[in-house]
Amino acid sequence: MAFWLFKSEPGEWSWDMQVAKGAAGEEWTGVRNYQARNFMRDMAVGDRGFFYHSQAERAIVGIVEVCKTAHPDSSTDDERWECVDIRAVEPLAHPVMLDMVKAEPGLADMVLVKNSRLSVQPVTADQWAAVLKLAKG
DNA sequence: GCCAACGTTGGC
DNA sequence: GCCAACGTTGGC
Repeated sequence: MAFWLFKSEPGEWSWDMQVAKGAAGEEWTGVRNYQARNFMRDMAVGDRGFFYHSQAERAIVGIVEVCKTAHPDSSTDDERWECVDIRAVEPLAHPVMLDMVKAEPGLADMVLVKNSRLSVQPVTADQWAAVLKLAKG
């Protein structure tokens, strides 16, 4: 099983909206970046991901699960763009702020830190565990 | 609100 | 195929 991170502006698509979709999940539409799309093509059902709120909030707030592999993005007719479906699994006990991630030496290589503009990114197993540790508060 | 980083586009 | 111009994202 692989780990990922999905970034969203809470004003566009928030964790609460994701939770409201329940176990059926929802398409992660709107990605218009080849790197991000390619990562979604690599995803398998059951892969886990962090749900990150960008902009004003800048925090990892929850855990999601891939529930459908990559398929055409229904928000566009442009067949270049694909997306997976994800469903909310559980919120983090304590949101992990970007500041905390940056302050953690073991997380210095996280894509979130190194390439802040990439909206769908891989997370290593070590990084996954380190973030969960921070989330315990 | 500003600006750095980065991706994309299009002229050559 | 290169690269300048431009648009977008997201942290600050």
